[in-house]
Amino acid sequence: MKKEKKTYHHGNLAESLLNAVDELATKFGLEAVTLRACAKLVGVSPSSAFRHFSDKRALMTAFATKAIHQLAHAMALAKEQANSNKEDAFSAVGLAYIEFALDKPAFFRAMWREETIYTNDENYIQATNLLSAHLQGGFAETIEDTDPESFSSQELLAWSSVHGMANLFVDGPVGKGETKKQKIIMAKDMLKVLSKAFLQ
Amino acid sequence: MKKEKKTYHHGNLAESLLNAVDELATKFGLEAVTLRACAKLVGVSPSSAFRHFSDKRALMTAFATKAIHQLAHAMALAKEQANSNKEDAFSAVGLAYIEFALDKPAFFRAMWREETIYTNDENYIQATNLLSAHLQGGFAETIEDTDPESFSSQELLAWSSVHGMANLFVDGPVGKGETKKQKIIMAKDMLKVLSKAFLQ
DNA sequence: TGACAAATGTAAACACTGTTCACATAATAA
DNA sequence: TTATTATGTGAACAGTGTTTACATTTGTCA
Repeated sequence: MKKEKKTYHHGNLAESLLNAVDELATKFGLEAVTLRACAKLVGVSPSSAFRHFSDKRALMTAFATKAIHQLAHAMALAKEQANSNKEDAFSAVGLAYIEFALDKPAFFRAMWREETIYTNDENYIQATNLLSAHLQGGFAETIEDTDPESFSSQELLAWSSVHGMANLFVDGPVGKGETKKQKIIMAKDMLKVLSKAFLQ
Repeated sequence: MKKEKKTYHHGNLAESLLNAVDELATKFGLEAVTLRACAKLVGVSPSSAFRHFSDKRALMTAFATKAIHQLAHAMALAKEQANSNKEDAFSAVGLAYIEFALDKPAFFRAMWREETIYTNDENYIQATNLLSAHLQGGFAETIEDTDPESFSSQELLAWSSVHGMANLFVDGPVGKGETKKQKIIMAKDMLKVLSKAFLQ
């Protein structure tokens, strides 16, 4: 889709660098993502990255922001699908959250690294706000939401449990030997129990 | 100035290095923990570390293992205290989990870094097993535990929610502007809702 | 005791890393 | 056109983990 003539100016280096982060992270893990490796992958000198990102941290922040948007999108899709199938939207959204972590562990890790990204970056904060809005959107049918601005105890429990299981799968000792299918079943079972807390 | 009795051999360098990791992590964050800085803090050459740890990763694994034991200890203490006060052991253990993350965020982060530690290290695995045993111990009075080996859906929900909230506090957007006291209240409220799911 | 092997610490190198800076080149505005 | 701005480069710098040959201490056994 894009022309690949090697000009002195790359054209859209910022986005290409983000794609390089994507590729390296999925292939070799977050820890293997290095500024120089990204530059090499794009076919550009290492120092050129600094024309578009003030820092490596800024680059990782942009990547994290992108990842959050992807997750939010996956959740929105899951909710839509559940609604049209007249299924439980809450469980569908929660499951999408966990499934994203299973499918793209490096992306999921990148999103939540206070020490590696600028968590007070404007775009990043905006993305997390969008994400929590999607979460509340998924909960809306199940949980009575009085205040759309802050999280209720129920909503906090829902987010925590889903976020927690995702983390336990990705970076914890839970479900270590098991297949993805089995982990999905574990998630579904947990969500089922969770629903009980909301029904009364 | 007087001569410090610097012996050529340090004595217990391995443990001293772990203490250095501790100090640097709490003072400047996990990302600031560097092998050379640890060596300098102990007053020893960088290469000496490799006589006791094969890797930086091995050092961080030992640190993570130590941190997990600390967390397990805090949970055991909380349970004991709750029992002698005839209070809810489950909530106490869960709260201890979250409070540990709030008090020692760098330690909590270090425990769950698949890419930075050797998660199949024997001692590390043993520590996580101990931790999950303590979790189940805390749940025992509240949750009907049929199989002590594997986790039931209820137990998984309990661990996930507590682990999730801890992570959302430490590395996520939740409770960002709030004090520790407020966060503890949020945790207690969540645990209260959670109990409902178990009382049926 | 003395000799010698095993542990443990060191200095110097190595290939990496992020980052800066003076400079080169291209795109745009005048 | 020319001047200005944006973007990419190459060479350097300090800092990183790690290895290597060597130095020092400790422990063992004659």
